[in-house]
Amino acid sequence: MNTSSRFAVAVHTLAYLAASDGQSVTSEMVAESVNTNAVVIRRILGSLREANLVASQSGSGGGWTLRKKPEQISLRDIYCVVEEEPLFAMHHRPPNQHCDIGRNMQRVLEGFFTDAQTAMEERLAKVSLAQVMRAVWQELPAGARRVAPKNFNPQSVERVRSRN
Amino acid sequence: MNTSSRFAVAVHTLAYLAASDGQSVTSEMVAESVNTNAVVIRRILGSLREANLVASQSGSGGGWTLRKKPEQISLRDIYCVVEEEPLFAMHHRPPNQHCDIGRNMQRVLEGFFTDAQTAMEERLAKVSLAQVMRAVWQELPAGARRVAPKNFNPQSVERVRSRN
DNA sequence: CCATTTGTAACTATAATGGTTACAATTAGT
DNA sequence: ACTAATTGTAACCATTATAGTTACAAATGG
Repeated sequence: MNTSSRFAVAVHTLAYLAASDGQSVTSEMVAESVNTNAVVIRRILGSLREANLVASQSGSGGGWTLRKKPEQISLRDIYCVVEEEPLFAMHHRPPNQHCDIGRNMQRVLEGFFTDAQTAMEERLAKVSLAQVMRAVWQELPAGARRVAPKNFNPQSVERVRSRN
Repeated sequence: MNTSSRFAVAVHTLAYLAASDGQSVTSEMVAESVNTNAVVIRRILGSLREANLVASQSGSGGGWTLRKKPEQISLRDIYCVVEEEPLFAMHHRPPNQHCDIGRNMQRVLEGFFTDAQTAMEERLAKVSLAQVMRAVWQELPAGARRVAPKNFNPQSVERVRSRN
């Protein structure tokens, strides 16, 4: 259905920022983790900044930081930033207004579609970025497992792996 | 987000069949109500037939009919026929497997994404095509039906009207 | 035999997406 | 003041999904 990966990339990006625990990270560093171009990351971070979820600092030594604690950012917050269109699209052309079905269908569908999207968003609202982080750490092999690390250093990835 | 209108068109199409109450209708008739090309309708009806929701009859006098009662078809059934891809797409390229975040992100996201999609589908499952029909008739002034056959779903329609 | 209709392939136009390059503006360090 | 690093953003391209369109074979009923 949907081919946009922006939601996945946005969560990934914010997880990276959360793992850096206050230290600013560059779009280049995030892009390396996501495996894409830094401009793609900057575009998404730009949207997240408009929503006050992150802050940016231009110039040398600049980068990006979270503006809220991971507990205070829900997947719904993230979703709403990067996916603005409704989940279900209506007919591309307006249906035949001279037909009883055609004339009323979109109004009727809109209600049911909104209900379904709301149910989805309410499920997303129950998951915080902090929960995502816990799940990520839980996926790490026992030797490298860390719960809520104080100083996640992206450059220490190789060090972590060599501990296995 | 999603630009596919297949779900809306599929519901519209089945509503048209339901309104015809057993009399077969042609893809051309549905296309006129939806305001699109008959081939688009045939493609969607073809998928719905694979799911045993409709039956087709080739040749002169042929057309399409419902194979289940509107009470027995849910919006979720319809959705699952025409939208096979998961609601939320993952990264287009695999993330960096040498990064703790990148290595685990997709596995973690998959769980949360599935939960959200399930919540959406469970909401759709609570709505039947019969409910859609009632909502459509409700949008009409009493006695102004143009497409509805003489004997469509008498009980539910009258019940809805008498509630007003 | 003919008109109607499904079934399906092939092609096109449009739009969304993400990847890429380029470059101005900003900032810190020296 | 100069340089390097970084954001911010515009412009362009390639890929993909969608649905609209044409065309035509196969099936069917009268």
